[in-house]
Amino acid sequence: MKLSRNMTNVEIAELLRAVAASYQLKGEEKNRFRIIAYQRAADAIEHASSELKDLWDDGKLKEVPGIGESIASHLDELFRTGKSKHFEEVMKGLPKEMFDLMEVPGIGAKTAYKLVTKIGIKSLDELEKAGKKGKIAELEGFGEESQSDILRSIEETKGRTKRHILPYAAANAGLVIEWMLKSKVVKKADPLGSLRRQAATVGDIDIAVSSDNPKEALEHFVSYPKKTRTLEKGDRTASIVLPGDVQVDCMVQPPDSYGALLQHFTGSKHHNIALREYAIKHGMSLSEYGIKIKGKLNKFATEEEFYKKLGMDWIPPELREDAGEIEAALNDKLPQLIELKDIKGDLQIHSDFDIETSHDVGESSMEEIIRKADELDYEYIALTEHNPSKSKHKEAEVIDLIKKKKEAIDKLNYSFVKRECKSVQKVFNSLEIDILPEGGLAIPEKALDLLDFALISIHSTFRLSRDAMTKRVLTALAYPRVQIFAHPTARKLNLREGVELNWPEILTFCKKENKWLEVNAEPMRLDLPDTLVREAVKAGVKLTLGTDSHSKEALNNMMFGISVARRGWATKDDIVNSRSLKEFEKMLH
DNA sequence: GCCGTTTTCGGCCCGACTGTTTTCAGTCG
Repeated sequence: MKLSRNMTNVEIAELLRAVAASYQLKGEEKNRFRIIAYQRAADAIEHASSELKDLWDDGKLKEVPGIGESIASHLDELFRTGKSKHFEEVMKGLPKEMFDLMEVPGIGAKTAYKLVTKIGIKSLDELEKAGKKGKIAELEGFGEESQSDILRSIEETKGRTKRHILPYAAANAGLVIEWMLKSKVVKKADPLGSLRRQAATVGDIDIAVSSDNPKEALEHFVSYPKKTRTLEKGDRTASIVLPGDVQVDCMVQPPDSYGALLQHFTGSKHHNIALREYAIKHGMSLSEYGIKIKGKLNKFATEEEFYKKLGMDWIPPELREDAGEIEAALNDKLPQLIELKDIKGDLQIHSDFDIETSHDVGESSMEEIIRKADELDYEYIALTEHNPSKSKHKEAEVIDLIKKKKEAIDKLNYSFVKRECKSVQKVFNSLEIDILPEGGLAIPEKALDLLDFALISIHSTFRLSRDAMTKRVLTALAYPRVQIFAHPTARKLNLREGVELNWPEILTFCKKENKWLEVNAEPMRLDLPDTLVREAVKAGVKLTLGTDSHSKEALNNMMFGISVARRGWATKDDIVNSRSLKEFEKMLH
């Protein structure tokens, strides 16, 4: 691993894990908790909402939970000089190849160390070759089984698909749950883990099952017709793999302790750790079986009873990230989270109305979209096609095209909407306008007056320094008719990182100037990300939900935007388009 | 090494599964 001044969060997390592994190999008892501390810091850095380097710039390193005096000072040295005496010292003498091997599931620090030092493995390729020649099995403490496990893990690592987007995981989980409920011994089945917490991406799919006959329930589970193979099967849990390398884990408990099971495997890991630390201080010990008090196990059929026993309100799964939810639950201060039924309109939709844009156009007509919105009981929608292409048109042509669209919408509002809709009362004329690299807009300023309000977003020049990018966005946001900053980080899940922005500055500006940030519900975007939604909510900045639909069916994606908003602690009050048409229009002016 | 509703010292989550072991170590979630 090459240390440098410009290491990303992912790289730094990797570095700290390598340091933790090094401490682990030194095997000194006093290092036990130091190892955990480094691993916790690595986790926290990986999940941080800003780049660590930026936090360091602002002197905020120690605000990351898990980074204290010591790690902060080492990171400070790293960011100043590109080196770290301490980290390098700790890892000294250990073969750097071992850290590559640790990427293979099932290979931890000790196994990796043995493989490198005892048979001289230098890379994953060599490990694979050694395994195929049977060399791993000959090693003390290894055998045929562990050798073939390693080989299979390498194979899977190679073709590893990244984390699954939420709808994909939800659909797969739905099918497995349907299958489980066909068994007579299965009373209930629910999703667990990051899926139940509605995270933007899901790794493995976890399923909870309530049954008095765990053995038979698991037999039924591993006989799921679509599985490609069984990874493991014990008395209480089993794992299978589905086509596309989707791993599904199943956990079974009898109905009287199903609540504890749900709680335990919903996580997150950090939530559970914090919850157990709290429990210990109050003489209780938590596990997936229940709550032990003075050695006696109390069982819980529901999660509500489980949390009640701890003296707190039931915490919605979306909030379980150890981000203040436990304290809130203890003090009756949990937020009343936004729900899908609160939404009164969709604020980003692309129709097939042709205004000669250079970006992608929608598939459905304005009428089709309005009908769909009416089915969803919306009171209003905004049609937000991309701006006409700048390079192919003169300014006057752009204005003409936008005028044409305005006329079409006016006409729909006067006739179609009044005549055909039971709930939709208004279609807003809007656009999703590119922010040019220098902060200007891709349409002439005069054209803005034709719009009810405008969305702006970044579709090019994603790599700018944080300061330049922040200035770019603030310049564009300052136009009076510009109301919403759409998919603000421009990330694409599994494809593209978000842009770098000075968030405190953006939030301060939005709050002061009454600009809104979009929570884009398109499953590949989910942007703002949940952690930044939380920051926005804290700062009192208003948010909008939009599906970014390019077809009428995509209007159904609103539920995923709701998940993100809920994970960011957003209430009805924070979401502008939970307002009735009348109130919404008031907020526009 | 981190951190504060018992604390600035003295704690630090809990258990399943697997493989190679005859009682446990390593890894994972």
